[in-house]
Amino acid sequence: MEGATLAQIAKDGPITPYKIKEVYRLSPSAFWSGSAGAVYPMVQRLEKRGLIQSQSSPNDGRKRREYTITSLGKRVMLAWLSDAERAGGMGFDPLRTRLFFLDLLNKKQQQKFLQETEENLSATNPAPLFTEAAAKMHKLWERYRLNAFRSFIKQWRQR
Amino acid sequence: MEGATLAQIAKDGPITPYKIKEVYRLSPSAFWSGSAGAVYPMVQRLEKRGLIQSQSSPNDGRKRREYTITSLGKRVMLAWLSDAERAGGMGFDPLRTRLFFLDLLNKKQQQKFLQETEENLSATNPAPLFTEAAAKMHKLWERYRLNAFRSFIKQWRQR
DNA sequence: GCAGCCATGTAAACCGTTACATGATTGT
DNA sequence: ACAATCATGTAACGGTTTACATGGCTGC
Repeated sequence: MEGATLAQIAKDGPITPYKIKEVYRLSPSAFWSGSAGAVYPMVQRLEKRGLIQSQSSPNDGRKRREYTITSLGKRVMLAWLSDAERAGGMGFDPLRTRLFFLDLLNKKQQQKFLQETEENLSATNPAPLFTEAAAKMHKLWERYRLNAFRSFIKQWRQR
Repeated sequence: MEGATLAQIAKDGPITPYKIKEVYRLSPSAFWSGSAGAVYPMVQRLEKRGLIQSQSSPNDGRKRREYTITSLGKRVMLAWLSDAERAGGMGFDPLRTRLFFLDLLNKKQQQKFLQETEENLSATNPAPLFTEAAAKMHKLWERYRLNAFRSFIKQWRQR
C-alpha cells in the first residue's frame, strides 16, 4: 500500500490524504479498504521517513493538508514500481482459493455457488470508480478472470 | 486464511499444524506467507472457538498434534466456501497495481520492467507445489494473467 | 558427531480494522 | 435548519511479521 500510495502521489501531484483514502475506498478490489485508520497513519509514516512532504493547502480556513513526493520518495517509489519479481507473483484471489475446495460442497451447493459466481464475475457493475483508466483496467481483469473460471469449470467437470 | 484452513483440514483429514503451515509456505501466492507466528496462533484460535479438535498423534515420542474439523467447523467452512459474493470480488494483484502507474517509468525502465515481467509470468517454473491439483490451478491462473498482461500492453502502446 | 530439517511454539513490533469523535461545508 | 458529505484524526483490539527458542529426528 505504501508503494502504491507513493506512486499515486507522484502521479496526481499535490493531493490530500482524504483523496488518497477515497481512491482506495472506491477501488474495485476489496483488498484496499480505504479506511481512515489505515490511510492517515500511513501517510504520517511516509512523511516521517521523508518520502513525502505536506503543505497546508492555501485559501482555506478548513484544515486540509496536501502531500507531494520528495526525491527520496521518488527513488523508493521507482524501486517498488519496477520490481518485476513481485509484480509477477501470484497475489491473492478469493475465487481461486475457493475453487480449490469445490469438492467439499455437495451437488446442490456447487450448482448454486457456480451460478452465483458466474453472475458476479460477469456483472457489468459500473461501480463508481475514480478514473476511466481504472474502470478499463478493471474490466480487462474481470474478463480474464471469467475466462479462467470457465476454463477451470470445464476441466473440473471431467474430473 | 481461517476459512481456507478449515477447508484444508476438512479435505486432508487429521493433519498437523506444521503441515498446514508448509502448504501455505509452498503456495505459489506470496500472500500466504506460511510463517509459524501466523499459523500456530490461528489453529489455537480455531480450536478455542470449537471449529477444530486436536488429538495428540499416536506412536510418537515426538510432540505432534493432529487436527480434525468439528461439525460446527464444517458449517462455518461451508458458509465461507459458498460465499459467492466474496469469491467474485477482485482480490489483489501486484501486477495490476503496478501496470496502473506504468507511465511513471521512463522508456528504458518500462522496457526492462515489461520484459522481466513477461518472463516471470511465462516462467514454467515448476515450483515445488504440494499437489498436482495446485500446480494445475497455478498454471491456469498464470496463463490468464499473461493474457491479461499482453492485452493491457497492446492497448497501452496505443495510448 | 554434526548439519540440517522436522516440529512446535512465543514475544515485540507493526499494521489494519472497527468504531468513535470533531468540526466545516454544501445542497435543499 | 438540517442532512449529507468533506476532512482529519484517534483508541482499542486483533492478526501478521520477524526473530528467537527449544528439542527430536535423519543422513552422512
